[in-house]
Amino acid sequence: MTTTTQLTNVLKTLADPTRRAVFERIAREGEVAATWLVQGSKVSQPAVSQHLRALRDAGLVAERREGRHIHYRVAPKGLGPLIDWLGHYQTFWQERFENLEKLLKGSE
Amino acid sequence: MTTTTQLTNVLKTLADPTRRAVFERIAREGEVAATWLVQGSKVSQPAVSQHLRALRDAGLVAERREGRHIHYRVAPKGLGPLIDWLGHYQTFWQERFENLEKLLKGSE
DNA sequence: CATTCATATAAGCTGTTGCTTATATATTTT
DNA sequence: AAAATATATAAGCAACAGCTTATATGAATG
Repeated sequence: MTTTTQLTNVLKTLADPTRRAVFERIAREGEVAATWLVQGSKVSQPAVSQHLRALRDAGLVAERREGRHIHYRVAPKGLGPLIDWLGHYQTFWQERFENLEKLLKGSE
Repeated sequence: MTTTTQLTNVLKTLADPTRRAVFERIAREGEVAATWLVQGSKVSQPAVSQHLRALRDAGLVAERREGRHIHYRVAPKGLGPLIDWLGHYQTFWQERFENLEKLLKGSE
């Protein structure tokens, strides 16, 4: 089950554009070292580090240490609270949902 | 098309638990007058008013004036930016998505 | 083991957010 | 039009969020 607090956390965490951009890069690139995320970010290394902590605390990313690098990847369950919550509003976005469904079915 | 700003707005707006509770009540009850939302809220009338403004600005609710009451209802397109964005992460929540799909198909 | 590289933490500053009380604006009722 | 009801706005405040610079930790390398 998903708690209100978890949902709030996920929403707050994704609401910041800089942090969301970090998340999106991780999602796109599969597994990324923090250094690489700092490169190509507008903000400083500590800022990125803080965002990564927030993403991890929200359950949105997981980390794997390899030597002195830490690789981040998206945590599959992280978006769960958001998905679940949206489930309650099916009726309101049914049309868009159907588009999404097509996408998922791989009908190009 | 959905802009980053719109998505940020929707996320920020829903991230506050009090405001999200207001949104959820509107969703559940269909069409609600602001007064009614104030009744049964922990916060003051101005606070509710401010939350309603935020929800409207984010495109999440629409209003209809009737006499001196203003009735709020969920705006169908409001969650669009969020749905669209999640579409990019299909692969990460495919399992949950399938549950959702069942729900939508009305298979109880 | 001293240095370099990768990441995290600390401290402080600034802007934003959500709330309050007080007051203003609309609309209806008497 | 005066009073009552419904909502919005203004102003101020306390808490928080995100950034910075400076420094600490942790791991690899010479």
